[in-house]
Amino acid sequence: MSLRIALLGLLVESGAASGYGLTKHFELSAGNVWHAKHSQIYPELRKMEADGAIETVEEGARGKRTYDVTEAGRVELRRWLVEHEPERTIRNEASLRMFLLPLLGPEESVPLLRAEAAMYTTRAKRLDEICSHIGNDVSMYQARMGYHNMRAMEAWATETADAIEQKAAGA
Amino acid sequence: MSLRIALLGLLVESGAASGYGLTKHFELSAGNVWHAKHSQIYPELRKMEADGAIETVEEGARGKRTYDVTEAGRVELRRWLVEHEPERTIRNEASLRMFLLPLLGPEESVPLLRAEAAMYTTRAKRLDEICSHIGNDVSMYQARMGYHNMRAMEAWATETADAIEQKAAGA
DNA sequence: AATAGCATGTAAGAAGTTACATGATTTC
DNA sequence: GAAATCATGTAACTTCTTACATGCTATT
Repeated sequence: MSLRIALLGLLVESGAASGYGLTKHFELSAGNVWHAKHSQIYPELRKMEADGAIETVEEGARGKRTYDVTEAGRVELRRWLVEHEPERTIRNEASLRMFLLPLLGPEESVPLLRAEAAMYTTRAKRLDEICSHIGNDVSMYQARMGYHNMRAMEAWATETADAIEQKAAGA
Repeated sequence: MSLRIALLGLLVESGAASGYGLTKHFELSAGNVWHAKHSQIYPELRKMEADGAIETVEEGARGKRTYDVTEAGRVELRRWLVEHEPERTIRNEASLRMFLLPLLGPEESVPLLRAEAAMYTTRAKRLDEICSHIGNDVSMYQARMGYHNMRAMEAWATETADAIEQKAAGA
């Protein structure tokens, strides 16, 4: 369901797009909340077209298909956003790793936490940079979400590395 | 792989535990980074025992089995934490919904964003409360990660609701 | 002429969900 | 004695990943 909703949302936001374009969109902005590869996206789009949530608006060279949301698709998306109680479950391998890192000794965990903090700083800066050049409101809000999340992990990794270091120095 | 690592990590952290106990542990602390249900956990534990990452240390009433990590399991976990480059992909249905919410009109999106912000405030406070009563360092760092993440989403939802409101007032 | 990017697809297998199934123990 | 919690398991299904497969177009 989530993949279907994500695709509907991206199509509403960007207007008509191909499976390839939607795959790219996932890699960039939407990647902070959902993830999908082309091998999952192409069949899903076919299925969505089959039950009327999207339609082919153009067929180009080399089998290229441009899809757009139908009225039924818009209704489905709106209903989901307004009425559906989302699952509060998360799967994030990078965060799982951070979560478990304090199980290692200070000599190993502190440098790894600092490295992660630096990575999150870089990502936050990149997103901030992107935000300042975005014309579109919705895209800006979306990039800001990523920004807040990066800053949160950066702050946590730094705070935790500091705490582990202090503890190790005191012991 | 991630489920296996999560289970190894939780066992190292808490000491020997049953499938039931690990399922509970997922619902509480680990739920901020990974998710698994008992129907996935029980077979996974059997598989991990079969290849020597964990072992049964006690068999109790009604088929209860208590597992603990083996030395091989510890080595596997450490290697993964130190050497494995984690996938930077996220799947979070609640965030996907937030991400798409600005596609709705201000009358619909603003109240929904405010409601989410309030929910994140509640969760952040609960985690903060939990932190102040935790004796164990590792558990505290873990709860703090959840805390930072909740505050980030709270800040984003508030900021976005404000921006949408201002924009609507100006137009 | 080679490389990178555009563009789509499928098959096999792994991971995860839903639903069914069972039964003891503790708390109200 | 009813309800909640402890405790484990499996089967069918859906979702997601990995790997293979193809071929055009633009750039260097």
